[in-house]
Amino acid sequence: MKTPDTTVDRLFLVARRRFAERGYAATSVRDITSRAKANLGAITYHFGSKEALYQQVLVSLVEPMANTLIRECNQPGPALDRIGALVAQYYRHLHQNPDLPRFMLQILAEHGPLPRVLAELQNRLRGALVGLIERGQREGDIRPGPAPLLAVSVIAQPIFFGLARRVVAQIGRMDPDDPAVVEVALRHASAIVRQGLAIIPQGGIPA
Amino acid sequence: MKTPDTTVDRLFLVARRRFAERGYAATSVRDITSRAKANLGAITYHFGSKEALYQQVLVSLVEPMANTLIRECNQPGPALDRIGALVAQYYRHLHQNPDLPRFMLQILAEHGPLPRVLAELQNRLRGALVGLIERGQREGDIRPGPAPLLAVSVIAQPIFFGLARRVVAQIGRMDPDDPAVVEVALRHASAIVRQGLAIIPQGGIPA
DNA sequence: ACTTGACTAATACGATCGTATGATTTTATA
DNA sequence: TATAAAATCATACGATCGTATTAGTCAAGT
Repeated sequence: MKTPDTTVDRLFLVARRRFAERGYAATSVRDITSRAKANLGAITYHFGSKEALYQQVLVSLVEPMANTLIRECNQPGPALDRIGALVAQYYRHLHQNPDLPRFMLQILAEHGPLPRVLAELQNRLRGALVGLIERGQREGDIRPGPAPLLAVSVIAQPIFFGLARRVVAQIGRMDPDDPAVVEVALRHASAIVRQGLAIIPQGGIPA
Repeated sequence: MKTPDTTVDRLFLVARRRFAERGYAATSVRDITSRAKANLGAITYHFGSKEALYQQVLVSLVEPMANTLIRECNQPGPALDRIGALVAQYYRHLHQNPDLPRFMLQILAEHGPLPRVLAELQNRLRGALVGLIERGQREGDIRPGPAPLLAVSVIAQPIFFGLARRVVAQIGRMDPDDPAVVEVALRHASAIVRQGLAIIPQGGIPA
């Protein structure tokens, strides 16, 4: 195995953390290089520019996530089960990559068009999810309604829980890193989504 | 009625839009003052500093929203109905204040403690919502589970739809400002939350 | 041993940042 | 209309920004 602590590695890791914590504009090259114990010019040298480093960090976070989820969407099985698994998977992924939720929020909060790479990933992911939901609707698993809207509802849950770690920690004297706590929250999110999307047998729930 | 176009008003409005679009750090005093057709020193003169202007914008957006929702939480009636109404109200509020969702995302994405004012509002709102959910659980309206987690699930929906306007516009050749479209999305979000939180009569939905 | 290429280091540069300053203009009050 | 207060203005200042420049270090390749 290569030495895992080259200057490039340190820059990349520190940049990911700082961009996540403070955003692109509020994170200076000097902040990153000094924390990474590298020279001021190191980012320009190794990555070309601050902007290029940011893009690289961004893609390195978003791409594997999107690919994982798209793969999950395309597996066989009842649509509702797949969506439950998808939410759980998404949740786990966000939890294993604590910087990712903040990046996703930053992306969502952005004004103007997404960077090309991200837009393409987003389209593929949305297409896969919408396709899955529509299949569920055809097969009678999932309640009727505009599939894109349902897709937004699905995605909203794990993103928010990945984010709400601070909130969860505040609330319930629970450690948001405790795997047991993670599992509880995960099961909860998955169950809420499943139930929200399902077709309820009787008309027990008025509109 | 006072003239609605003083320098202070223009600064405030432009600042709100630009902070929402680009964030605090990426929005310069010069950007705001020039767009507001005011002098460079106008922000310092009228608000004290850029930071003070930002805080003022933030509070002016978040406070009325929180108060509206807290009032909604404390009204009588079946808890599930109240939550459905709450989501609808929240959605409408976000839609009437298009800058608000981005601010909320920026707040959520922030690292470190919230500003005092916001933390207090958040606590009050969460308390009201959790209380409402717990009441619903006692009264048999709402499924069991940790109320704070359910509260996060509830809040996630309207925030995401307020945000996903861009996504919705991309997807379905719908105009996200068309009141009819708004109403459809709103009803959808409200219904999803209601169904997700409800107690399902039979065990039709496996965990 | 010498050269070459990859990397690190120190510093400088121009641009832009938020704010301060003092003059000038506008507005309001007497 | 005279005068005080409020607001606007042009400009300057020091700090910090991202990047360029140039020199120095070090390990392979020959």
